[in-house]
Amino acid sequence: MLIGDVARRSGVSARMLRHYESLGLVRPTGRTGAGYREYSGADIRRIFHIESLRSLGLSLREVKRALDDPAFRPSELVDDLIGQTRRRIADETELLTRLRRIGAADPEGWEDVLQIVALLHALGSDSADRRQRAALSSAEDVPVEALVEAVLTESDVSVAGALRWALARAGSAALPLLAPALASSDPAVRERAVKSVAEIPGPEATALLRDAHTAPDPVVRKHAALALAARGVPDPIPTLITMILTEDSDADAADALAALATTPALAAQITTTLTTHLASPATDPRTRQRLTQALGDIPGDRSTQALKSLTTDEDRAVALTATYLLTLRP
Amino acid sequence: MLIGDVARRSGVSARMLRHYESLGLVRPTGRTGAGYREYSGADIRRIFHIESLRSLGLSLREVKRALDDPAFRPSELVDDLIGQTRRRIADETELLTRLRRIGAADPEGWEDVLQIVALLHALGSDSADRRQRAALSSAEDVPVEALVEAVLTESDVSVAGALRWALARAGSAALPLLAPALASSDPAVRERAVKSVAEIPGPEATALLRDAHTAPDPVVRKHAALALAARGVPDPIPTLITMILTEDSDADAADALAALATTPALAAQITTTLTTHLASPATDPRTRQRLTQALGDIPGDRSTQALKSLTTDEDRAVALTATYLLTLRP
DNA sequence: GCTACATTGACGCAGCGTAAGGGTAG
DNA sequence: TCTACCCTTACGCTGCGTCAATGTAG
Repeated sequence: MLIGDVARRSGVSARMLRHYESLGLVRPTGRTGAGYREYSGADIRRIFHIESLRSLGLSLREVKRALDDPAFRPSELVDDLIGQTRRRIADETELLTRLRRIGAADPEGWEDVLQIVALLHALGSDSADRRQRAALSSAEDVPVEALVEAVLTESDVSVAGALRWALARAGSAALPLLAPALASSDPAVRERAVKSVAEIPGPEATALLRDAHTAPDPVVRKHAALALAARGVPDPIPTLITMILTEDSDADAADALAALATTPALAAQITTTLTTHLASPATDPRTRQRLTQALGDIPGDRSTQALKSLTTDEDRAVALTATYLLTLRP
Repeated sequence: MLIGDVARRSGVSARMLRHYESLGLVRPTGRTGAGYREYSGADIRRIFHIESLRSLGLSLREVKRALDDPAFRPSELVDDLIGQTRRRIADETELLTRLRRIGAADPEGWEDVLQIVALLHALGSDSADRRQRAALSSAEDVPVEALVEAVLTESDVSVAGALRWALARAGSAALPLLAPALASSDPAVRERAVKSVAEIPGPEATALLRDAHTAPDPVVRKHAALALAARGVPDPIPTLITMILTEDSDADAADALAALATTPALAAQITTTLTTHLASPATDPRTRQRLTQALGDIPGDRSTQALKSLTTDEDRAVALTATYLLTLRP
């Protein structure tokens, strides 16, 4: 069979058949008197073999090595190819998400594209400094998806703060992306998620925080409680008091309770709970100290009365603290 | 800034910076007395822009076009890039599954690999003929995953038959792969799946058919019922009778009932049900004909008696059929 | 004069397409 | 003679690395 026939049959161009020959991959069995290449059945089969291996991603050089060495073990090479292919897919997938984010930002001109690319790049940078600057300048140019991804993986506290600030400015659009992260299997991600939600203003964020406040993770509950209290939602009062009892961010919890206590009814409720715990014999001295401190932040006659009776407390430290706190009262 | 500094700062090699210049992409603002390239801040920014666009997958030529044309609309190009990337991912993913299948077959040498590749290729061919031959010769060389995929997408009836045959020879290994296809969103896939399971021997296949027999898709139930009956499982008797009532593959259903009725107890049960439907005034004449035909296939005195009483049926056609069927009885 | 840079020019890599300039079979 | 093949040789594409031969700044 002449080269043209072979090309048509095999789908390999005549050019490539000659190229294969120059590489020593297929040598046609014979030549006609005029010097035309003549391919035998075995040659054709060889060509199909080459094409098969090429279709698996082997280079011509690798094909040659593989076919020439009869003792070649294919399995490890196949494993290798699988690994390479996986890596390429991962790379391409990452490129795709970048492209989609750029597309989602609907850039006006190349300026926009370049800026977004630069910011996305900087957000993924190894340098905390660079990430920080990117976060601070990312406000409206970077799609929220990218910000969310960044904020959920950022371990540097100040960069994370900047990212949360940027995210907060983007508004409630980030909430649907943050919601699933609240239930992430990684506790650090859960915490980053709830801290991000906490900084986003608006009723949607508040609603999501209410959900978070019922989460199984105590860290998530804690942050949700603090944020809800800051928004004037009274639900997390028990959580906040527990935080004081367990000495877990008790100062923040006391502040949050104080913020809620600007509403007189809530102040009364909080005071009652605190005094109940103070009166309980199960409460240890240091905890009673913290409860007294918290009581000091609660306005109203009720808490003033409570402090007054604490001035004669058996525990000298508690009594002194109560006395001092009363001097700060109007 | 000289070229070496720029290279270190930007991560672009000096070689490439010169190459960019030769392509007209970046022209350093000036030259020193000795002819050294001097890059300005604007040049550096330009280089970063180039790298940004390149990171999105643009070729140098495309980068040049994009940056040179100030009226360039990026959005469609981004869409284009997204499309290209998706296609590459799809191609790579397909390659990956092929490689994994080859790896799963754990080939001894290149011969094995080549054969599997050839068969996989032929199974994906456009020519039904080629697919047919591949299916027939695929018996043990092709991994079941590939056969399952092929059988679930094959629309040519004879190729599909060959593939089911090949799959049946592979045994129950295909069942875990066929099971999810029974609940596919594509009704054609569901039917192909149940027909494939039907041809696989063994108790595992039977168990899966029992599941299929409770599926919401009536087509799936039908095929499962026929296959179960052929395996001597009596559960699908009601389904089979419904098939006769609704004229849905009623001949096959009658055959299946006849197969079950070799067990006397089942024969009695089937006869009772059939005669009940025959006696019902809600049953239309053509359906009574089919029921009578089905009754003829059921052995035993009970059905003989039923046929005898049908010989005096008000419906002449039914009476004649019953009379004729009785002549075939021993 | 040594060192660390810079310059231009060119080759090579992989995997082909394409074309030039010629011969050959029917 | 025309057409449809075949032959070899060679250039071009992309995105670089690398080497050579030479100059220069300190």
